[in-house]
Parts: sequence; structure tokens; C-alpha cells
Amino acid sequence: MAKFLHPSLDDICLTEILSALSDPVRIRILKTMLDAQGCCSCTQAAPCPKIAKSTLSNHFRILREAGLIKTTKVGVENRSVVREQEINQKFPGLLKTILKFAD
Amino acid sequence: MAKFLHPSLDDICLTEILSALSDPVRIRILKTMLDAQGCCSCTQAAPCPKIAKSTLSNHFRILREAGLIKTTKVGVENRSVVREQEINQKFPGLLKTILKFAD
DNA sequence: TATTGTAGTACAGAATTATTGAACTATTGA
DNA sequence: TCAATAGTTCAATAATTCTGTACTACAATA
Repeated sequence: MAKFLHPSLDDICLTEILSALSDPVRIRILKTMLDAQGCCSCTQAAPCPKIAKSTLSNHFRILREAGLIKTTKVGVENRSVVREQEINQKFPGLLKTILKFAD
Repeated sequence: MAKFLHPSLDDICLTEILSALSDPVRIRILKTMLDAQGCCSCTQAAPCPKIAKSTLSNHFRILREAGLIKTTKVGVENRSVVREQEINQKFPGLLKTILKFAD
């Protein structure tokens, strides 16, 4: 059974956040999740159907390990939310500023 | 003779900027250059002496190709400046917000 | 309780990217 | 002209990323 490791606020670092957001697929995923105003399954937040699901899974892992999203298993799905408030607490304005210029 | 290719403002894109800044070495270089309030040679802006000069050269190339710095050859040195105004024109507040949280 | 379908993870090999040392170019100064 | 300095380019190696296959976990249905 997969256990999701979410870093604590203290362990979230700028470099990993930028690294996670430096991929167009992942920034699109994050934007989709924020627009959805709540939880998203991996497939819902996927930017295109072409992408291999193992690759998609990996992108979610990177977002999770960077501390950008929180994932919980609900039935057969993994539902994720952006850890918006926590990120804003540690890096005020960062997410908003970056995502403003995405796409 | 090395010719430095600097992208035009139109060609600068968010993803490449984030990608360039997602490396702790490069973000340190950028911060050093901004603190120096002007041009810096590669060795001046280098974050540590241990790093191989070919690696350092590569980091500068990535910063340059992302549109973050402008490099000109002055005598034996390459002197670089952050393209602060141009970046601010295209992505207002981005650089400042990101660098505020660096280190 | 099997069986089938759905959602996603784990792993291993292929493809891509980063790092480094060595050789090179360009400029300066003795 | 010769040596020193500053950086680039190249090729080899090291490290990452991407993807297909096999797998687990849960749900629904017979």
C-alpha cells in the first residue's frame, strides 16, 4: 500500500519548489488543481491523455515531495489538493506570482 | 571567439526561468550578481571555488539562455549583469519574489 | 466469493541531461 | 614571444527522467 510522504512546512525549500514548477506539465497540473478549487484525481489534473501514467504518477510524486500538494487516497482514486495556505505562510506571494505568468 | 546569444524579451519564457533558478548554484550566482550592483566576472559570482570551471561556464550559459543575464567580454573576462529591468517588464515582481526567499 | 474494471505505484531499461577533466581560444602583461 | 588568466568546447562518465510492464488496492457486479 502506497504511503504518501508529505514534507513538513519546515522541510519545504524554495529550490525544490522551483524545480517542481520548472516543468510545463507540472505547472499545468498545479494550475488545473487550483482552478478546480479542490481535490483532483491524477487523471482529472492530467494535462493531456498522451502522457504515460507512470510518468504522470512520477510528476505527482515530485509535486508531493516538493510540498506543493497533499494527496490522500479516497477509494480507488488519489485525490490531491494544493497546499496553498501553507506555501503562502512560508513563501508569501510566491505561488500567486509564479502562476500568474503560467500559460 | 565565443559569441553570446541572448534571447529577446519575447523569447524569454517562465518555464526556462524557473528551470534556471531551480538550481541552488545558479540562484546563488544570480543573488551575488544582484548584490554586486553591476557586472560580475564568472569567478567573482561563483558560489564556491570547488566547482569545475566547465560546470560554472555551463551554469552561466543556462542563465544566459534563459534570458536572466547578459554577458559581454571585457578584456580577458566575461562580465555579466542580471537583465533585471527586462525581466520585470515581462514578469513584474517575479524575480524579486523568488530571490526574497533564496537562502 | 470470485471476477472484472479502475486508479495508480514500483521497477528496470532506454533516453536524456549534468558534471567533469583535458584541450583549446582569446586577451593581457612582462 | 612566452607565460598567465579567464572562459569555452568536447568527449566521457554520472545522474535523472521517461516509459512499458507488472503489480497492488479498492469497488462493483454476478
